[in-house]
Amino acid sequence: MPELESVIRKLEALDHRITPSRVAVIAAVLAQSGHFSVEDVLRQARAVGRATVFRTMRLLTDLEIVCRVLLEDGSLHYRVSRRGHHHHLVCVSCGNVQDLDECAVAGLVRELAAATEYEIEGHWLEFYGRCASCRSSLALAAKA
Amino acid sequence: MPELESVIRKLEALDHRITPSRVAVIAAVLAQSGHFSVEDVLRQARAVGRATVFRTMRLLTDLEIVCRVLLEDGSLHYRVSRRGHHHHLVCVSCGNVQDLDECAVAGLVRELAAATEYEIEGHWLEFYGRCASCRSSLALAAKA
DNA sequence: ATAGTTATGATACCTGGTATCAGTGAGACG
DNA sequence: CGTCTCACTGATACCAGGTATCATAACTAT
Repeated sequence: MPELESVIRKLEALDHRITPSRVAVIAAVLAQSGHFSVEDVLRQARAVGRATVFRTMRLLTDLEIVCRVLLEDGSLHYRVSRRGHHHHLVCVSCGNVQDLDECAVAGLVRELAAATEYEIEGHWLEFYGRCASCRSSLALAAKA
Repeated sequence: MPELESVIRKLEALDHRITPSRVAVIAAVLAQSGHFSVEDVLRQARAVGRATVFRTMRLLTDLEIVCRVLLEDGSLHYRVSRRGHHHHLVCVSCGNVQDLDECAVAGLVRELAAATEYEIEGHWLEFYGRCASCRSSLALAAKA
């Protein structure tokens, strides 16, 4: 989990100004556990203007400090990120997110490019399921 | 491309009422080429209430008459659908969509389930790239 | 200290989507 | 053909995510 300090140093290194608003938003983001919506950040950084929160979220996304998590219904959430390109496995019951380190479709992308004459630049891939603990509590509930 | 008539028969068969509003929305949807936003449908079916348009879009999605297309920025569009489960390859330049018939991650899903103890229920997969014709016009523009 | 640029935040707006709820009309049944 | 009922409608208000505008504030290099 990155520290506030290290994120700030990263911004400085890229010639972004360190302002109280930005620090507040970053602190709010780092305080989240799991994935969260912009609304969560807005609530936790009430003093900061709406537009600034969105601007900072975009900045953090561009710097790969957070990544976007696509939920099953198409809504976007965010998540503090530790890696470069990766995918997610989201538990639809408890919301827990498992990071999948390797990009599983790199080979596929090459095949597709050859088959379609597209130059493939990116992709979205997210998996949804039910984690082991949610499955067992479901089984218990069914028995009762 | 399904015809208005056949969509209506499909609704009837599933005990949904055929109303002028629904017919108007379905006609507007079938008139779209490529992928489109709900806004496009709202514009083309102005007489129909906003809520009804959304309700009908959900109905059509549930019946797999349209499918959702996830754009690179996370926004959802719709597209008249001819198949069951499939994925898309979207040209980021002209917006053209190529349907990918086979689900490329079915094998992956099995591997993942074994590795993570999740019961995997679904996934999102979309590819983005540049189609052959957009690539060649880009090359021409660069030369000029 | 100050200049120059970047960031802010209030506000208004856009898009997608849902909740509510009184009113209407499709279509089944007689 | 009438009528009953339930599914459907649409106005409205709301929520969430996100952008545009623009006058004002403030960071930081000099």
